[in-house]
Amino acid sequence: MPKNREQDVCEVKSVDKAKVMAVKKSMPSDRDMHNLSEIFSVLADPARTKIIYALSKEELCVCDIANILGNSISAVSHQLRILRNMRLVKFRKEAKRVYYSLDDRHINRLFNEGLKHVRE
Amino acid sequence: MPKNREQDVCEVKSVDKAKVMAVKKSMPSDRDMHNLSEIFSVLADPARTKIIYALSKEELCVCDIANILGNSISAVSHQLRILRNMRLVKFRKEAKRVYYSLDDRHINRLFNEGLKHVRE
DNA sequence: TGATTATTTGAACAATTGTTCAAATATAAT
DNA sequence: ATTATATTTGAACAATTGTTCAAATAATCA
Repeated sequence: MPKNREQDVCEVKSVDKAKVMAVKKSMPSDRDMHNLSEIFSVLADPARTKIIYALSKEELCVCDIANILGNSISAVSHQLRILRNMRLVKFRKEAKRVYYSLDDRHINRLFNEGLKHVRE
Repeated sequence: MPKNREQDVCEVKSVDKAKVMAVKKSMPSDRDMHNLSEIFSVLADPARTKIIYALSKEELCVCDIANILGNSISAVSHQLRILRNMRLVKFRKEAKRVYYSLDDRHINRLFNEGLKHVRE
């Protein structure tokens, strides 16, 4: 997203080297951190959190999801593509319709943990 | 972020009204959903997840946080402002330095739940 | 076959994001 | 007072996001 001209990034002097070393050492890998924020990104949009909530309750076709959210079908379909790419949802076709459902064990726990946070 | 010209949004016909009604009824409020995705947004950036992880281990000054992340001090300070505004971190001044620490019980559980997800 | 319905897709666009750079504060040391 | 150090702040900017619109598929029906 930014420019990252890789300049004066970290000629930054450490104040407490021991602490810094310890934290650096225990820090999860960049790869893990990247994946972690990626999964949180999915939940960082109200339309997507609503879709995930809805699908945690019922298997639904695109049309009914759009109806529940109050969004256009196209917008919902775009969001579903993101969820599909992240393998959070699966789908099956029935006649003209496509039915989506959750395809991830953990995502619901994440959702509920977040809701707890919101509600204090 | 978008335009939302509020057009043909939901002349969308419902296929299974019973399901749609049931899900709509149990759906958390728009306010809750907004707050929920807002808290997930905070974790949707690797720099911020790293800061949160670091502060879960140690109280740290801005300089040392920058050192741990390998980011500029300015970038870190901007991110800390976001975390401050969300009341996820608190700080105290000591001489010229400002020490930050976590100020939220739940955020760590959210982080760990997410990490579990990432690591399958 | 052609018409209808459900969904997907891609381009366009405004809004938002996260970083950099430079300048402003704040605090301590000389 | 002046200097040095630590942090914050605001403007600028490129990248990304999420929606709309129009057109493309897919599947069923007359």
